[in-house]
Amino acid sequence: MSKAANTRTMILTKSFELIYKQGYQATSIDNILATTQVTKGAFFYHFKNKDEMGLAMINEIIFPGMYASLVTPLLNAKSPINDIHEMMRVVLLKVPFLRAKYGCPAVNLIEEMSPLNEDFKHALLKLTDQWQDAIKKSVNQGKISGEIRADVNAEYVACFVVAGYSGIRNMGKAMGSACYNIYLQELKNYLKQLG
Amino acid sequence: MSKAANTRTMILTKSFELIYKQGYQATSIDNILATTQVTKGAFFYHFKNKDEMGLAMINEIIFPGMYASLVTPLLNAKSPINDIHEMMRVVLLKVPFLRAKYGCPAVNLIEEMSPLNEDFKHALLKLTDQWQDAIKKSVNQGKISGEIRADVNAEYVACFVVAGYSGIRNMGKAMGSACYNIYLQELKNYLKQLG
DNA sequence: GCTTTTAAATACTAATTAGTATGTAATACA
DNA sequence: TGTATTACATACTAATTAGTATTTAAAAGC
Repeated sequence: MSKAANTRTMILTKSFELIYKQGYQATSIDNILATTQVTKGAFFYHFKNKDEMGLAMINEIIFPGMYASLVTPLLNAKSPINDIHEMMRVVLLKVPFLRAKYGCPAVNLIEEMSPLNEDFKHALLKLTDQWQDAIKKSVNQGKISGEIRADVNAEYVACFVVAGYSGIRNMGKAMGSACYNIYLQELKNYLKQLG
Repeated sequence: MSKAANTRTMILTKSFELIYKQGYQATSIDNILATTQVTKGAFFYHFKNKDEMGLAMINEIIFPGMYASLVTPLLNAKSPINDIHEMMRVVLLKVPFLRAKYGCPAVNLIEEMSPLNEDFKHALLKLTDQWQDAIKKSVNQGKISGEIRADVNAEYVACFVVAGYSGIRNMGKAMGSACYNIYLQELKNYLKQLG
């Protein structure tokens, strides 16, 4: 990677860390410059303004990072009940750069920024859509294999699971990671009921 | 109500509306003053600073408003499966001052402010705690009446329901209220499985 | 090797921010 | 009726904000 590309990536990854912990609006450009040791000239050479950096961060850091944890594990799913639950367990308890007290970076940004920035909203919706789609396909696969009842609405299940994740991430911010295990238990009960 | 108490209440209710729509940090004191027609002197006479106003808004506007919709309907619950579902239906589809695109004011504030302000976090946790407690009591009541299986963990159910609400409110911000009906359908499936 | 383009450093600006200092009506109370 | 106290109004300040203008160094292309 060239030196220029390096500073660009560095700005994005450090900005991600700060924004993940503090929120987008609470993270000032000066704050980013102080922690990256990058000068203002360099920052505005690589990004037209703060929002353009934020959008790049969503597309280049958050999207691929979350996609790998949320969508990829479902792509060759064999048993939706186990696979969806296991995907959720890993995301909540195992992914190292996610911390209960800071929630989920994608969920946080939807909450904070979707009323304020249409571009952010659409970029984050893309992730949600693809995750829901992967869950839906997994459930439909389960209907074919017979693990899932034929009358189950795969799209509804996907919506419910995504909403549940988003919600438990929010709860975890105020109550800590203890609620994650509770959620996983009840998610299992919900999923079992689909069979 | 005295004139002074009137301006105080007016500041809180208008601040609530602005903060509900824009978020806490995106709502400046000047923004509040402009929409209330209250002067800066009046504002800082009633509140030591912005955060003290925010805390008063949580305790005096958000808490009682949400309590009436979330907790009160469950206090004399007869059938948890129906009552919890109906409570959720009313909250999502009927409460007039809540709009899908703005989410839930309590959920929004937990998301935005719980990492930044301990007082906000605790004030909002109080609401969550009491809501979970009401759900738990309702489920335990159902276990006595026989509507709910004896092996169901009421606390887990409460956690799962609260997380689901929080999550679907977040989804609704980006996707609109269509997902509310889907969520309600799947919530019903989850609740039925408890019996 | 010279020139052009890329990448970045420095110094500035205009707007907005929360909050203060001070002054003045209105109200309560003695 | 005089006097506190309450409830505001106005004008200011210091810090922070995103963003710009200008200069300079590094690299690439010829």
